Amino acid sequence: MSVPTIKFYVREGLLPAGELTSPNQASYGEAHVQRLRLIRALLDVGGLSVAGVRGVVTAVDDAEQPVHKVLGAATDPLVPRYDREPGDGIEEARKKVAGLIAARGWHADPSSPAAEALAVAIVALDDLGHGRFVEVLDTYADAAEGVARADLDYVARHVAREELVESAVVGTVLGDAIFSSLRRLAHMDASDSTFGRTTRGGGAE
Amino acid sequence: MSVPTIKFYVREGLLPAGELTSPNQASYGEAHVQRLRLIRALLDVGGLSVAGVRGVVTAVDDAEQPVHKVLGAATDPLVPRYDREPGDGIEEARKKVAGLIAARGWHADPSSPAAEALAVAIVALDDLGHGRFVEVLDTYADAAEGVARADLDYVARHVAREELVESAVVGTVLGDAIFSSLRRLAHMDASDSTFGRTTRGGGAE
DNA sequence: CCATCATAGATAGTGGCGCTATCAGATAGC
DNA sequence: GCTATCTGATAGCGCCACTATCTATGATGG
Repeated sequence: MSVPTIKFYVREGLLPAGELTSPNQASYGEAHVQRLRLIRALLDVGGLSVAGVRGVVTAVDDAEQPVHKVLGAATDPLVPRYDREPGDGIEEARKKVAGLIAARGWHADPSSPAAEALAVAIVALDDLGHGRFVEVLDTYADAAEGVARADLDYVARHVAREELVESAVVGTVLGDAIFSSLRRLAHMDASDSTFGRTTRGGGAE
Repeated sequence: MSVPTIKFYVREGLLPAGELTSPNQASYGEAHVQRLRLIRALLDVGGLSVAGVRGVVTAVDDAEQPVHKVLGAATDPLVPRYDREPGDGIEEARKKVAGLIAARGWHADPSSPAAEALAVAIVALDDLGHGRFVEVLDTYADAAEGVARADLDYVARHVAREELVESAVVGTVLGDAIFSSLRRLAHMDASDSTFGRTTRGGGAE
């Protein structure tokens, strides 16, 4: 982690400046190192842009607001934004999403970035000739509920209040990466038994 | 979708050139349009790079190989690549991953990109002070198994053999996006009930 | 005490990537 | 014919995540 890069992060508002002990000497503490790790995780593993990370850390630092609100502010930038022209089926997909949320009894905003991202994915699926895929949405939702429950459980057991927002961010981003990897591994297993069986102990390379 | 962009994709090897009916006239068919939709989905929703998409479509087009192998070749580029210096705990994480695969009885390659990505995520978690998070890995794996089963099921029911590879790619990428969105929605619900129903009567912790 | 060196801060530049603008040449359609 | 439009090829643009360079200041050490 080079010095100019760190200064770049400071300039970009991702990292607080070190405390100046003299005009050309600044001291950095453990908090700075921790913040750096968070930045790297969001950039590398989470795939966020610098602007996205700025949004996240701004919310994290601003943690005097009601928790519920800050959690949203911190995690909203984590989901990618799509610009959709209206009229290509997105309206319909949005309705489907709203219906799913209602059917599940979730207290979740149907106009949140996450819901919108889901609608966009459904449209893309439809465009690609996989409209029937929505049939398995319920299975996905079941799995998502299970995972979300485990996440909250972990937070309740291991996370102190003042770390809550940061943990939520980390868990959201890294949890996605983890689940995605596990799903891929499970696919390899399923695909192995369905299509490939046993060409020398591999999986689907 | 502008003409120069399409030509760019042709140059980059993402899209086959149209059939020349005369030196300055080429005809494009439904297959081209379909391929274009695939490219857009991979770039926009999947967040792949152009190079990544090239890897995918090369494998898709090359679908004369054994299915099992092509599936791997097509879906491997979907998982992001990380460069890790050895010695920062990645070895240990790799062992954990291998152990998990074994414990689950998965036929999956512990040196596959997906397994490596999982190891990297575990290291990142550890660096960020959430080493205990591995405790919930099993819950994640359960959910991943359920989703993977549903995926294979969908494929068996709705996907013809010649579309198999493309469907696998689409399903892998869009499935990730979908699950991620659903997980976020489920988080919102859980967080709402845990940290305060802000929308009606400000709870506040 | 003075030469050297490191650091802070600021400004400008670099390389990669996903397009996009421009150009000549060829031909379709009127 | 004449123009509009298409082709492929080349070069350029805009964004983004850094990185190199510069000056001023003070730490370091023989």
